[in-house]
Amino acid sequence: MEKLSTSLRNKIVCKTRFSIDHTLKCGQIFRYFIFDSYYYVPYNNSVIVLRQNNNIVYYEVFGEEIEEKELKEFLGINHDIENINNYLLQREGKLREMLTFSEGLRIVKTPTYETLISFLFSIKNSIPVITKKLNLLSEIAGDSIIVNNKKFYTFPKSSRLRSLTNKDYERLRIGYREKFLREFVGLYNEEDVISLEKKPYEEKRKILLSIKGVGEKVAQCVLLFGFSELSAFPVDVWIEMALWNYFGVKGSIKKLTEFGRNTFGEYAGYAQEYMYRYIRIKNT
DNA sequence: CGCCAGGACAGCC
DNA sequence: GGCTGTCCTGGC
Repeated sequence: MEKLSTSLRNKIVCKTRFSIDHTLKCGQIFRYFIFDSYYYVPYNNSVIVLRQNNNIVYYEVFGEEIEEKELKEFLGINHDIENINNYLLQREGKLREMLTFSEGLRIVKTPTYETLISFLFSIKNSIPVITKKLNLLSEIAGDSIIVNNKKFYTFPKSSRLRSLTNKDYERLRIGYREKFLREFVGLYNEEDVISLEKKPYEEKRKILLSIKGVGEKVAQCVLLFGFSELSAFPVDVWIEMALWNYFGVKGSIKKLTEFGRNTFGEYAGYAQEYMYRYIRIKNT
């Protein structure tokens, strides 16, 4: 068992600070599993097994193959983090402590469709509940992949979600979020998303906000994690608290979102995640 | 038992 | 535009 890290077939040598743990545990990703310091992460039609030793990330992909370039994008390893951090510190020195606290955290890039549904589930729910519901949904409608005698499920494709039965929905028990899911699944069209990718931030935001169940916060999450719009700045209750505690700012979610984007600029999303992880851990 | 959680929305002004 | 009550479920 101890030898598995070296038996994981591939490795990435990170040139700058990277932390799988910080990256996965800061609320961007809900579905990951940890056994004996190995991280098992369902991603599209695969399960990625990861283990980190200092700046080396060992990994192996089960199921559909994933190119290293895509894996790096998924985990944010491709981001020029030193440049991003310098940019943020120059804009706002108060970030230094939070930034140091979460060194190695990266913003992930997750499939848009899955990201949107995940954050529909997040509406007024705690992370353990979101995770549980998303895992159940995957068990109901995803494909299984077995790794080391453990069974994992991929996130369901849109066609499978469209054919969910009433009984499936009863099992899910997601309350008023059900109508959001049903409507989104019915309207979803992959080509629309692909054409959206190229459009500017504000256009994407407007379209996301037109989806039922997507308000400012969820839209910012999809922009940040799904579309890699690193200037997006999701404001939840924690960020609201952080902005008040550390910056003395109060206001509506919309105003706070604007404040964050104006204050932290092009990489506001990173400032948000640093703040988020910091205040959550300091307050629990 | 009561309360509220990593929000959105309609209805109101 | 901002403010308020309501919405399902799970967990404490």
